[in-house]
Amino acid sequence: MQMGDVYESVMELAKRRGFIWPTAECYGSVAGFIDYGPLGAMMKRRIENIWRDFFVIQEGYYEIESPVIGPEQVFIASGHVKGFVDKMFQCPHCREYFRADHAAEGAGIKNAAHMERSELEGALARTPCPACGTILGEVGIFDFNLMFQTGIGPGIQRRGYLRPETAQGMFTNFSRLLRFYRDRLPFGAVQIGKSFRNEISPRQGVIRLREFTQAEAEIFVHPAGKARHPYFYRYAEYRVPLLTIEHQIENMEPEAVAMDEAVKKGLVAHEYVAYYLALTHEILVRVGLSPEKIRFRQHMPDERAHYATDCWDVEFLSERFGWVEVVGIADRTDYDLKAHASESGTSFSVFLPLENPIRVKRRCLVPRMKLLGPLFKGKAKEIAEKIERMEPAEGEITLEIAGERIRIPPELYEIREEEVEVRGQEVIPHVVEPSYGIDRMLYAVLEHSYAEEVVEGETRRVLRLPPWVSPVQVAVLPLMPRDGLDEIAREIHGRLTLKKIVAEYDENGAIGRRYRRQDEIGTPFAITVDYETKDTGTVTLRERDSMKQVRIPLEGLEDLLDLLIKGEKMFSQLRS
RNA sequence: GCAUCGAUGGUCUAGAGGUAUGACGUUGGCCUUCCAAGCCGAUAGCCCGGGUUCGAAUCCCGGUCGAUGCACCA
Repeated sequence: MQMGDVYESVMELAKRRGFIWPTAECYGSVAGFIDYGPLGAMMKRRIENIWRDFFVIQEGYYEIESPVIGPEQVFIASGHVKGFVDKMFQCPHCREYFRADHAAEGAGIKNAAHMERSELEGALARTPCPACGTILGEVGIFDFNLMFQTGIGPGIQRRGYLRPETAQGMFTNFSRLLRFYRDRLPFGAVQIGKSFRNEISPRQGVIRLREFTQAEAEIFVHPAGKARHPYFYRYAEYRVPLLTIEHQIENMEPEAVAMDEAVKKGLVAHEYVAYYLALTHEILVRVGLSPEKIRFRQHMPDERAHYATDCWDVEFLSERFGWVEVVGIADRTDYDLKAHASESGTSFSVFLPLENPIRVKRRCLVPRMKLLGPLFKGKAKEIAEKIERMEPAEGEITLEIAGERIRIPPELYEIREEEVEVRGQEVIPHVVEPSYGIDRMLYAVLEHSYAEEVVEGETRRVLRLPPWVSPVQVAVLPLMPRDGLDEIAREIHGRLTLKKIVAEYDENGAIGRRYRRQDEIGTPFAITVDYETKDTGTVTLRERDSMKQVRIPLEGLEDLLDLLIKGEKMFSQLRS
């Protein structure tokens, strides 16, 4: 097989057999959008559910669901309104579009990235166009924001954006989630849903979409507790191929490292990040990526997003696109919670009680209300509150209330020594975020599981999907569509359906042709009803990958298939 | 968004200023006792819009989508 053509073959198969196809084809499609067909939607749901098995069931991080449209403030706080833009301009001569800061720096203008718009416009006016070489002259710089903007409600509309990541939903719900988890750290919440980025020029088919599905987990941890993950032992010896910053500088191959070693050697920032590296590896292999085509690449310092400290891209190797990011694992620190705290004016911290409350002596100022009251009337209360919050000091105090300077002579307050009990501390948690691109994952699974092989002179195309990922789980085929074989097959099909097994009945065409149809969509097993079935009450069970068959009794067929589909029993263990 | 190239049934493809070839697929029937067999029949197509022309799927222009290069991808 010519490997360069794998993308074409996979996409052709995906379109023809109902996995993925371009959106609104009857109107000519739109770049950056795809539709999932019947098998694709089914497969995508299976992948999402496997992800849930890990994050919701194993980790115990409940799933939430928040709107895809968010009010402007959310994205002002997150930094996306300001930070998710590129300053761009169009050359008036050749009509090419450029990023303003890149063009300016290319022309030798220093510090262009931090210039104001007008300053940058002035600088660009004297430089030649990077494409056509003409001196640019007057160019209008405009902000291109990668977020889709919309209005909420009629009339004077409130501005809204389609979310560029699902993460903000977990952050804005922080205090409700905190209460849900009964005020304890660590806890986490996850979300699977659509996100939107108005890419300037999406290429690469399913790899860069304008609307895509993310599965994100936000795990809130005590800043001092990141070094120890409570269940780290699960993955301590789990080996993951790491491509560290050093590997990249030295141009080395990734290296399989056990997680405890990675933390000990300081390759990975702490146990929390390491834990999710390993967990991610397990998920990716489980959904059907080839282990030898996965690597974990650490972000170079200049590559990190505005919020992250240690950050890893999990990449898969595509025959067409090279190494492609499927998952990002970042320590976002307290960036997001602090940002929302300051934008919203509400608390985004956790009160953590001390096991043994401590008593501390402290001096504080106590306003003498008897004197303050008559003197300041309506302002007295506000003044008193300010005084209480001040560092104790001797002498006259100067305050500012509503722009007015007010002097408070010492006789209006007293300095008191008191012993208070400190019951705990307010902590803003740090956030560890594993973020998965579901669409890319699905494509990676398709590409890695696609195979062509020659069987008796004919090319057999087969998707070697794990049985728990295949959209159709079993094919039920009568050897001949008559002599009662079809009736038995239909009855078996019905029995499987009752067990919630996705089964397809097919009687059309030669048996070999029907096997091939199922191979192409990755159906892992086929039940064939033949003439022996009537005599012995047995059917044949064919495995997709080996094309081997065994005879098995009709009795208990559903349970056996259920085990095979879950991977709890292997086909190779079966005997006729 | 720029440049170059491309777009013909579901898929692959031939051809071409007078509406189209073949194969595969799908499907109805016959046949067929386990891996795309055979026979007969059916099926559906020139990316969209405008122009030139008696007539455009074909020529021209614009758009859309795709490939490649540039640019973009916190």
